[in-house]
Amino acid sequence: MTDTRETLLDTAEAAIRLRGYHAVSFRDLADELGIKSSSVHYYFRQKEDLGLALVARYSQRFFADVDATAANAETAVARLRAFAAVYRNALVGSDRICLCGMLGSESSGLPDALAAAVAEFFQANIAWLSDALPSMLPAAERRKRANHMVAALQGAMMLANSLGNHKLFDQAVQDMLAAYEA
Amino acid sequence: MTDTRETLLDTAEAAIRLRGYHAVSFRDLADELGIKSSSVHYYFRQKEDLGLALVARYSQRFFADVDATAANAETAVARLRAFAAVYRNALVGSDRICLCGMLGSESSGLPDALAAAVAEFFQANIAWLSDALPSMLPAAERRKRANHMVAALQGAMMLANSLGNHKLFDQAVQDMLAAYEA
DNA sequence: CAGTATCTATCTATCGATAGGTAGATAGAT
DNA sequence: ATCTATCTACCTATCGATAGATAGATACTG
Repeated sequence: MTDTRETLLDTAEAAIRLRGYHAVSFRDLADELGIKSSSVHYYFRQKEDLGLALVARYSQRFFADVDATAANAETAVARLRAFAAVYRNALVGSDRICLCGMLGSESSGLPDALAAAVAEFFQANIAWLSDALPSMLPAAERRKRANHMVAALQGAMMLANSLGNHKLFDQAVQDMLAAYEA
Repeated sequence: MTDTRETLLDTAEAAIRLRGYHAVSFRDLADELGIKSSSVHYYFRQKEDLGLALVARYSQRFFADVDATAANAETAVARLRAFAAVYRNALVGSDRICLCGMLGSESSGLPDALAAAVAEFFQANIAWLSDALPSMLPAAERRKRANHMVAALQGAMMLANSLGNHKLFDQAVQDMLAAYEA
């Protein structure tokens, strides 16, 4: 027997990454699971709670995935490639943009706590990349480049998705990393 | 007496760029103008019509602005700087991301025609930049770089907005153009 | 073991608010 | 008289959310 709560999170994540937070209702999710919307409220009292749980799980999985993928990476460029690969899987594996990319755009229309959780995800992205960049670079420079990488990845995801062209994302990543290649 | 239709477009654009398409209702707009929601329907039969008018006006203004700003630009880098400046004004002047950046994220949740109009805006962005890039570069290379620039600008907008840090956008633009500086 | 209390997961039924949308009246301008 | 712009009034559908019932599992108690 599958865990209803987890299935609910799966369904909500897929729906929100596709259509956005405000375009997904408790009834949508309930219908897809064959339960009633009140049962969704049993697991998540408010929509905000669902959103927070979603971002928490997404972030946790994301960094677990990143760390696993980058585990054997010994060079800076290998670490960056690993990071980008996780982004790529999110896009290509589901034909959807990043959960936090979607919520980040809608940021100002979300409950404060949810917008803050999304911002934290981005900050953690930036921190990870700052750490992964060649250590000979000054910290400020690494941070700046990390900012740009997150921006480039998120933007490329959105654009590739809107234009229905995943290759655009791959090329953007390739060029982004070209500067670090041996 | 101000044109109600235009004021309606202004209000809708501001609201959608802030909170997203599905988080903005005809009543929101009507209330802000001090009219009834049925009067909004007088100008735009369906919400989709409002969205389409919004993207059309946004796109028109955007390229008029870009062309005006780039009119005296003689070098490639000056043209690129002009293009980026128009993006910057959109962000900094209103504390909001690009209309099409928002709608592009929500793309799959929008009426098909609206999603298509947004994609067209991006294609036009890419075409403009392809043209503006140094003519010595092969067309395919120019196109690829144009893709990345649009992605980088959109991503930087979203990230800067989510993190409440406009400087992030400015630095991203500066670095993006560094490769072309004299 | 029997009985009872509690917990889990769902349901039915409903709430007030709001969504997008429509019909038809009306007042003022051309 | 017609056109323009607005209104009142309403509709159906859906929103997020709540209350209370219920059936079944689990755990405690004597």
